[in-house]
Amino acid sequence: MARRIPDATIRRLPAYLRALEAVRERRLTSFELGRRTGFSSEQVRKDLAYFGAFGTRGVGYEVAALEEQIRRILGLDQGVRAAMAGAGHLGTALARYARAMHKDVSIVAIFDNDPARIGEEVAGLVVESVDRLEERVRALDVAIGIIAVPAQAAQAVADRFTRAGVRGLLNFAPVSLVTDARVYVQNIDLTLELQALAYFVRAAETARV
Amino acid sequence: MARRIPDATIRRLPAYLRALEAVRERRLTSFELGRRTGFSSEQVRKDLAYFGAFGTRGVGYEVAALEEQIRRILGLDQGVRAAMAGAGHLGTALARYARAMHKDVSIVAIFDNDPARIGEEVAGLVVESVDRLEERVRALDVAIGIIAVPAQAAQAVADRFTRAGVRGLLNFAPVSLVTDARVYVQNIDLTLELQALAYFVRAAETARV
DNA sequence: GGCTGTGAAATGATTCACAGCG
DNA sequence: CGCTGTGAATCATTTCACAGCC
Repeated sequence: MARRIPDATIRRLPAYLRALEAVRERRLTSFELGRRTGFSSEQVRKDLAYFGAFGTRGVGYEVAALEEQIRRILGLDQGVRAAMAGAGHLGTALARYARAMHKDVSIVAIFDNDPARIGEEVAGLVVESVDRLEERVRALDVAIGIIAVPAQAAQAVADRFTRAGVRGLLNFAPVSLVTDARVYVQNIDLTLELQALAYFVRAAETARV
Repeated sequence: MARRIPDATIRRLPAYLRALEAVRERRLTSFELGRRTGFSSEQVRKDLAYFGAFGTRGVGYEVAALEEQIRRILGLDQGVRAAMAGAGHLGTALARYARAMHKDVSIVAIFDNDPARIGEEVAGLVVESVDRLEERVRALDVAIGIIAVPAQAAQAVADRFTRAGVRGLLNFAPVSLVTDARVYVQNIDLTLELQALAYFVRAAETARV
């Protein structure tokens, strides 16, 4: 243990966390956690062992302690703040959903450039003008920017977020953003996923024959 | 070449495709394609070499030929058909967006269970009752189901899609679906992404100090 | 000369297999 | 006995380095 935690492990931790939240029992085994998340039990054990999580041999893991541990590793116990750019269908859906789901990462502001939308309420937040993005992001100490604006506006919004000092961007716009290396960018792109899926679907079909 | 194409390569192909569509020149180098997609030039060359794409040494790749080649590999030249479950904000945003972006994968139907939405038009499609999902999916020969319904409804919708014979599912609901092994499932989960991002953002911060 | 194609090396992630402990 | 923790083995992916061709 005490080694550097692999990225692949980090990406699985949120899934473990969600599965744990749904568990009613006080303890569970790596096998059970694997079943609920779709990973193998060895994978689960190895992941948890990275941060010295101590299960009990012959018994399993304490659900509550494990949850807290994962929250701490991910930094969710610190209260991470995010802001949404775009109050159209996508931004609205994402904002509502994120606010309903959990308070670990909280959306604290939402911006749009359409005067008709500014001032409206979305998911308990008042839509603000994108012109005030930098100012508000700084004031609210936002760490993560979520981009849910049309493709042609995405780069400009990314620049604003970057200038305002966010450390990470979650980009739903179908463009590859150019950013400062210090900003961690995660892209989520429906089109690219659909196209890759098209391949795997066909590959499965031909392999089966 | 002629080896099995790695999954990691397949996942990069759609990004190459999009970058190529934006290129005005007749040819481009692996270096340039890498710059536009964020991958290294060796990576690009290795990926393209898997399917025997022949660039010209000293010159580069023919844009049009490469595009066609990638489309064929991904199976996009066959016309892949998808259906959307959920006509709320998320389903509406995704449907509009996918229909606007490209005809390689086409969304041919959209379903909802809310009587108020059934019959309305979204992205040029009439919203149909989810009760008719199986029937319509079969009739339209849909290969991929997209799930944009609330978490509690997602599994039931996945079951319907599976029964109707889709080969792949793109799931935006925050649950891990249980499915037949023959159905390829790709999850896109805002919450999990945000939580992983929270870690990387903090990790970058502490590493920098 | 410049850029592709590709073996070989390095790195990273997963799976195996089993020792160790409650 | 059952289940965790972990080295060792395997497998996958990326990076290096350079020969080969236009």
